[in-house]
Amino acid sequence: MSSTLNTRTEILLKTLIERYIADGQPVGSRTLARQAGLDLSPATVRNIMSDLEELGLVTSPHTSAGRVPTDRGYRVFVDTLLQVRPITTNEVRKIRHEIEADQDPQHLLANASHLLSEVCRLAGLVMVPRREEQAALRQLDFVGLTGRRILVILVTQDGQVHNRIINVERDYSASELEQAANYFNDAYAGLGLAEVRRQLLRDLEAASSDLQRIMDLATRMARQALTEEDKHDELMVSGESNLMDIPDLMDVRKLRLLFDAFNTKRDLLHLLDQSMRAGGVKIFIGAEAGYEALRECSVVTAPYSIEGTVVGTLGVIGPTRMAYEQVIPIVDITARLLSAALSGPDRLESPGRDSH
Amino acid sequence: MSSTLNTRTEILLKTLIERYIADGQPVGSRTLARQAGLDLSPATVRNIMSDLEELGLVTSPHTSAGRVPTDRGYRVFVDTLLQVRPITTNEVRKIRHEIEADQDPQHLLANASHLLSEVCRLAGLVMVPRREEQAALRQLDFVGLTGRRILVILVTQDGQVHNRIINVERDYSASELEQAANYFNDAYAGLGLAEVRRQLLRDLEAASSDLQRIMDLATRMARQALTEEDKHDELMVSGESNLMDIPDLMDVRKLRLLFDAFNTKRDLLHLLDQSMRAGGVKIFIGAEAGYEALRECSVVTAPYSIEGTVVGTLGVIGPTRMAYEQVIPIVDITARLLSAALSGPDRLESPGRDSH
DNA sequence: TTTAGCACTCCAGCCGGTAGAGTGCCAAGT
DNA sequence: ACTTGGCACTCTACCGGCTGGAGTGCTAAA
Repeated sequence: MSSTLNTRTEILLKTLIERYIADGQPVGSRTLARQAGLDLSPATVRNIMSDLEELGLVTSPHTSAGRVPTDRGYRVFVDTLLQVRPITTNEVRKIRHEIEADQDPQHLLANASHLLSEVCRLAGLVMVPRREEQAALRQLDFVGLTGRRILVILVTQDGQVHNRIINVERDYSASELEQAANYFNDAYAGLGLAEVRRQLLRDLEAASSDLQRIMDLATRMARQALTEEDKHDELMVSGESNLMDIPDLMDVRKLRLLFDAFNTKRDLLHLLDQSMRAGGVKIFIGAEAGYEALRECSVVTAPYSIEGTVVGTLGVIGPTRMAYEQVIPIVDITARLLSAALSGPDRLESPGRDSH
Repeated sequence: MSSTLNTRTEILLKTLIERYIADGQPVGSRTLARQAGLDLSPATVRNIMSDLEELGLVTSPHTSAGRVPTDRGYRVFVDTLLQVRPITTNEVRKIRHEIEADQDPQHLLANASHLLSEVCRLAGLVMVPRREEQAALRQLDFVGLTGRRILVILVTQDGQVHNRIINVERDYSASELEQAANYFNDAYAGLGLAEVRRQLLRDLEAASSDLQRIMDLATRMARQALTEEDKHDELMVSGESNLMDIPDLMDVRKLRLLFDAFNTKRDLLHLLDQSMRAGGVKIFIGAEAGYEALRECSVVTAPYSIEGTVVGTLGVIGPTRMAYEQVIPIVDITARLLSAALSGPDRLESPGRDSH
């Protein structure tokens, strides 16, 4: 249906959307005729607009206003018409400066999110890799607290720290806890968390008698710590308040919907999850994805990776009417630099081969 | 100057504010005369309103509207006229259910904040105790990462976990790290962080020769981890989007100011800090505190404590026109229950029989 | 196929009029 | 000395009508 448009029609659609992105007003035939540089009369432009409207790429807010791009119009625009602005080395330097390689991964992600929101003047998103499955266990520690509570500290290979408090039925001495941790680390360090969990179940039964007690302790503790889901904090959002400066979203009800989406996180996570599979920058426009709260909004995302394997995605969310040609390269480069930083300070550009 | 008001005047001021809080409309003399139950004619009420206006306790949006309380009016109201609604045991149960004693402290605080925002339908605030000074060190751990980075895990007596990645000049083996941690824990566990930092400086010079190497390592690592400020995350805010449903704040610019305040956190922290000193519930009304962003807002706070010593404050922020008689007891009880939960599962507090 | 012309539509802003709510003041009543 | 009814006045919010501007759709001519 929307096979290939006439080049002239394409140019008109492109300039219409550029113009609309620039000042947010419906674009009339006269303005468009002048702007496009095609030496056409307004009347001709009107005819073409009529065609575009039939195709569902533009629409008119009311009988006598100019045209405005529809979601599908934006889709064609970003897919085939848009030419991204090359990023200046200056900007790259700024981003790189903010995302230093030698930081706590948690801070690194937070910084990336904040950076995105600042540079794009929109809300920044970072989906944090859920520690499940992929990450390998590096070390486990047990720390006794008061009142039969034990703090379990779990460090994964990439330097992320998770901790959880569990309850036990009796008091344990510090040396017992240390032995348990030692046993556990000897047995399981280096394995993936999923693997650890699987083996735990097996070993719980086939325990050799002398280690029984300690091993039992360790495994039961670790199992408690591992099984409870840690979906918490999977999504970071920064610079939400930037969205309040945007005329398109001035309506409090729209804002409310958006902010609720930030808080519940579910829909956004689902969206970001989709973008993990495909490599490179991905763009979700308006109601395309089917989320009510994201009507009139677009999400630009890119996956990032550790040591070559994709572990999460980042991006920005803003009004459908955003400066894609600037936002897209920024999201792209941020994802690349973040991947580099997460993969260790040495391997800044060259893809490294890992062992572990 | 505003020494003691006539009782009749007090009643009128009280009902005026109650009425205004209830429906947000300026209150006229006729309505007030009927509502107050004093058997006065509107004309008399008008005279008294005139007096109150002179005292700066009420004001009129324009010549022919009813009266509206000023910040000073609210101040008198909450200080001397307000009678708080007693909390039902049902509510207490709900709050207690949400704030279970045996949880990770971090979750506990987050839950409290979320709870406050839900119950009051406003934004919930929790100031997290900065780990500085007060908390005692329980355990320190070093975990080697790739690329000469070391993860320092620091557990304080109350079960909070802090971690930071530091860079070192050479690679360390796992056993070296373990020795260093052991040495460190033997020497310093149980001391307050401030104390630890002080002793570190001394010990760094007077090192005995055989332990020199290891101790040197441990102290240098710990010092790096301890000195960098961890002001991060001192304030948690929940349910911000509740504020978008409030008619008083429907204006996007006001919202923008507020949300910026949430993000920068500085002013709010300063405010909450003030409330740490005084015991019990404290109320900041509108521009009283001098923060531009908080105009038309009130903050209701209460300090919470661990084992009897105050470590932080929590509360809610909302429009000046809020249901104080409900919010105040909720903030109060939440602070108490949180304190109980933080102080360990055993001492669930004997019912406070104090009335203020 | 493009263009000029024309009638038409719709929005945004402005004006004037009106109803409603509430005040301030004054003079009379208790 | 208070309290009250009465009265004139003021301000807002709302409605309807009017107007100018912008832009379209259609038609007929180039």
